[in-house]
Amino acid sequence: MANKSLLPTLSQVARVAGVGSATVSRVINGGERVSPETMVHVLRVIQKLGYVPNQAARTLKGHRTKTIGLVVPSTADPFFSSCAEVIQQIARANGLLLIVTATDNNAESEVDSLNALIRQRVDGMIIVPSNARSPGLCGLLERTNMPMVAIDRPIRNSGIPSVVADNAKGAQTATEHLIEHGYERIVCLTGESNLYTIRERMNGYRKAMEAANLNPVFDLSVKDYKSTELAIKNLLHGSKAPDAIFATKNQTTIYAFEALLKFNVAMPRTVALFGFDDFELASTVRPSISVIAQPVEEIGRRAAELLFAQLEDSRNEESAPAPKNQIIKVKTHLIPRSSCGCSDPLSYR
Amino acid sequence: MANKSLLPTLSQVARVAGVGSATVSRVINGGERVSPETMVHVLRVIQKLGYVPNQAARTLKGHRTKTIGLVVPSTADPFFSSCAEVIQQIARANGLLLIVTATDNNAESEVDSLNALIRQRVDGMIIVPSNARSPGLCGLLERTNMPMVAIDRPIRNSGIPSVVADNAKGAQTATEHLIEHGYERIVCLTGESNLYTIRERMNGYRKAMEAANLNPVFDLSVKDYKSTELAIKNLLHGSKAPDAIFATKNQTTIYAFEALLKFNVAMPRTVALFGFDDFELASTVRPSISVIAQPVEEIGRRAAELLFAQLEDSRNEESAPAPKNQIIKVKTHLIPRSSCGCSDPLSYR
DNA sequence: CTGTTAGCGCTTTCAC
DNA sequence: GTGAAAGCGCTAACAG
Repeated sequence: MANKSLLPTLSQVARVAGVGSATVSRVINGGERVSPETMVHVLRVIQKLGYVPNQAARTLKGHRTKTIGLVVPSTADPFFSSCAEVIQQIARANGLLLIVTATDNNAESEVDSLNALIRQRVDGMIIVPSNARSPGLCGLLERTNMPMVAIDRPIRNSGIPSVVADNAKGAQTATEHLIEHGYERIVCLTGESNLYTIRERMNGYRKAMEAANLNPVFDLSVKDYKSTELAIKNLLHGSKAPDAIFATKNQTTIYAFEALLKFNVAMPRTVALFGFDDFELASTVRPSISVIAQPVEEIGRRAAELLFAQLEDSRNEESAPAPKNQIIKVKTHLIPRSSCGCSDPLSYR
Repeated sequence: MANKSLLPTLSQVARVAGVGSATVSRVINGGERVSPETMVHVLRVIQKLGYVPNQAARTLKGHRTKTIGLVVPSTADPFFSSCAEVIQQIARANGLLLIVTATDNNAESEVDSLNALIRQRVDGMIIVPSNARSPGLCGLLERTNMPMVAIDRPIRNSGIPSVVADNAKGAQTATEHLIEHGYERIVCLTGESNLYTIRERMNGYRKAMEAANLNPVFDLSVKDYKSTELAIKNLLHGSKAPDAIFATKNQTTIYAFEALLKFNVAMPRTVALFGFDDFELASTVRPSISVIAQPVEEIGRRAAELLFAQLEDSRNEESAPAPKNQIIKVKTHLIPRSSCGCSDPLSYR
């Protein structure tokens, strides 16, 4: 048999239709300079044979692949899967195929993913770098001018534009909000303090605390539910038990919430809770959880825009390389619910 | 410049290394029949030039692309993104690239997705068919022998193996459980009753009700939160208000829960709630929500296994086409929590 | 062990 | 409007 899945080739179509292969090519590319009759006839043959162009052959001719890559830590994480969803939609609307790969925040799989995408000759990529100066990434950047945009976390000194939430500002706002409520012993609960986003949020928290002459207290021991429960138990039994907890990410907020529930700690009366990142049931649990929300849709959209701009540039014969060093910070916003002490008569749907 | 992203080609590597292109090819394919010195030398040049093989050229030579496709309704849905995560891991472990596309349960985008994947010449695909006899899909199946596996929903009369949860059995078990609790006016709340999974769950519910000589009552009006709230309001104010609600999917369960909370209906005292599909916070909300859980990991794994088996087959010169018509039903399991009337002292973490 | 060479399926001049 | 023909980067014989 001719080829592995019996898919007909362009020249087979040409032969059956009794035309030259160039004509078929013109037809599948929009039909410029093809007579209407030929067009119709060829289309019919294509239909009958079930012909689907071979992307590999097109790519080989040196043209763009109409494919972009998205590299995220995990596709199961709600934040990243929402980003992926948004980007997928934009890509499709622009006739691009999106290939998503996951890194688990692991520099090694990141390199693997990157290479897989380069082998595919994607036209560009959007990436959540595992590390601010990701070794594999930087090495790669030196030898290619692949259009690229970072999201969620910037890549330093790379000339790669990035779109991130204003994490520090968001965390600061959250902390200030807690302070306004009158809480004084606010602890910042977190894990993965090596990640850019987490560090920024810690900074924002610290800034607000210091500005209020309060003592910032960090507990960096969060890894999973168990460690969170332990951390909270220790905090509650410590000499200066906190009256509020600021959790730096989604999952941490949930773990903390569950632990507080388990220990029968009244929220917000005994301990208030404030989270970073909104999640579907934050408004449904009791008490509902106040959070800083990131504009996921906007992040995805702006990243896509930046990438498309680069794609344009590289098409226009390396003309103006466009201002690239920009790092766009998008605004977060505070969603007051019950866990911080705000009553929220309106927020419930 | 030679090619769009300045990526060197195999023959450039060969020239720089002072060897023939075949040698470079052998090196990047494992180095069979290449002297250690040549090997090392070529690898060094590859490294220096930052050479990455062009997948398109390889594909064009007619070999497998080492790429598989996954077509799901949405990548934001927790159930499907979990499946995607599992499959992604398995694919990577087997050196395959996974391309995920979304259909929004829309037959048209399904055809688009399918075509995009075929253009990429994926070696095979795993698909959640938008429709049991998806027109685009069936047409496509007639003219290709693309290795394929369906998950979540089977494709009828197609010879395509599928891996689905035993939805009917699960729903039946859930309903029986409610009946054992003594509930008698159990209504099945749902939307999208055209989907295979939903219909199966409705059937299971009906079967259990009829076996107990109870009257099955369906409310198919669920579309979004608003419609759910309305449905519940009507049910509560109806002549025979239900004493239990069986929700046929994740999102419906959540909406129902929120509406019941809003109306201050005591769960499970006044109305019990039981959902199909587990979700992260089902155990955290109060009352915690009892559900039927699907073995996501198993579904992903078995689908991958089935696909790999087909990939093997098609490599071994179309030998034994393997028994294909199978439809594997995996067991669901019941997670008793509070919303059905079970107290769950142990389940809370 | 290594180099030469003929395409894979397509796009794209360039004539007609 | 249309066809012939030259590659794109790579692999797989086939010689050496």
